[in-house]
Amino acid sequence: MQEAHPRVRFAPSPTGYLHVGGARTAIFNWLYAKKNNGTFLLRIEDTDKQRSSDEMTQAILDGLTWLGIDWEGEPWSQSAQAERHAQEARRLLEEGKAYYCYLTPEELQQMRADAEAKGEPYWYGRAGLRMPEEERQRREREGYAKTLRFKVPEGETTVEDLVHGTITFEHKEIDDFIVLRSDGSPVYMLSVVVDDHDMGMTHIIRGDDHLSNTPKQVLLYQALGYDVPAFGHVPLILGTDKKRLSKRHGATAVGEYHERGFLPEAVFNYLSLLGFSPGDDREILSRTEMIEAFTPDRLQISSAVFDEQKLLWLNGQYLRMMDAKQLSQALDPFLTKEWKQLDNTYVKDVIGLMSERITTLSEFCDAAAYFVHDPAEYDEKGVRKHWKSPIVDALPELIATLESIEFTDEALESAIRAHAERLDVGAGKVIQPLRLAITGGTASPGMFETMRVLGKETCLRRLRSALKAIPVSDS
RNA sequence: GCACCCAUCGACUAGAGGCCUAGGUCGUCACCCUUUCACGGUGAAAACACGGGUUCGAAUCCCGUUGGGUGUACCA
Repeated sequence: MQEAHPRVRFAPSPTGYLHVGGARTAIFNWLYAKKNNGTFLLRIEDTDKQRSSDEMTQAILDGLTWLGIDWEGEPWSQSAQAERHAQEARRLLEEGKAYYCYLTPEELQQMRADAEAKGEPYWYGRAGLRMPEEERQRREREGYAKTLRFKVPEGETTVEDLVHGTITFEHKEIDDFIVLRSDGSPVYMLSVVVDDHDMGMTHIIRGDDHLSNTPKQVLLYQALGYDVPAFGHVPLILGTDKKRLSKRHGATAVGEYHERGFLPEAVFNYLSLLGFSPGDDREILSRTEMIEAFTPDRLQISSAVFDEQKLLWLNGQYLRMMDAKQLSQALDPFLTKEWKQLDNTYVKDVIGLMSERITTLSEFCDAAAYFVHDPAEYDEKGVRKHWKSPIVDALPELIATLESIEFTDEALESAIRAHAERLDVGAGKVIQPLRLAITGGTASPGMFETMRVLGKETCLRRLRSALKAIPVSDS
């Protein structure tokens, strides 16, 4: 029954932007829901009021939307459920599954310090219950702050993890943990469990960092009389130094990739394949194909290094798969003011020439700068290599010819090739100086197309000023 | 420290005992295409962490070592 319509969620805490690791977790959950005809929900874990903010919540929502991940209904707010969580905690107390601990933070800290001094591991070990009854009562009378701790039962808990398989934890390794703080607020461990139950979650797919805490949560599910959902723990994303991916590794926020001109499809594709593989040799999969291919048992169990090189490549692939219209639409937000003022057809022509020469949208304006400005300077190495007599000496002659022809690819090509032939040199010998004069550099799209798009007037003007500006050297 | 997780080319991965002379992709290198740059094409170098078992046979199963990760909070 559960299998038919699974309910899954992504539960970020709004203490930062949408991290690529979080995005990937969201993607896996989303894929699982789509694949199995289930429901994907969002929950904002905003119980840490100090570090949470509405801006961050919005940024996370924006990031998900950008990636094309949609969720059902309004995002669930964890903090809004605090009273409900506390209620459930009190139920644990009534049922004898939790107890009040009157130890002060100072006393706890002392225990820690003592343990460390003796070189022993710190262990709370039900200290709150070991306190003599009269002392407990005295502290209660005197209004000592008290926390509610979960009484971890004896035994062991086995988790059937969707990606890791069977894992057993012995309860003697688990300390009695706090479920209600001394101010009465619920602690994360409790909140997740109650929320996931209330939201009807059937599968919890989340980061590996929650694996060790899973038995505590399972114990809570059982103590509260809830059905225990299925768990799947996906490995974390690492930086190039194999350490957990963080800001110092470069861009980690999804929004940064957006700004840097990556396409959402490419990022989605890349992230999906980081820790998952369809099992065949496909590297480029559409959303639909990804949904079709997705199954948690093909999820990787070891962590993966985030490799921007491959993302870059994928982005280039997606860029080249777009037609002119799609590309110019995607490019639009990345165009500078001067580009936006240009004639639409002209910009489209330029995009057509540049599309396979860029890998991110943000590169475009710089890479195509000479389509807007006459070169202000000329590539030094290019000058040394290509600006020589007798080719350059013969340029005025070529200019004269160009003046009389129509700027089509064909006409330009035959004029320039004929000119080269007259000089008895390969066409490249003529084309390189032309490129230098017209673009200022040594790399550009095909020269005939470039000149056609630039137009006769611009080309001739640039040729004439190059002739004046660059001194000719003998070969 | 203790507990848990993990370990195939530099990176992402395929591999569920013989199909492995370990496959694909990114990156790297070479060559081809070519007016340059890119794209594209062809090819090359490049890995089963180590040590023991189990088995006729192990990248695949078991144990240990080493290495990495996570958890162990009145953070989430």
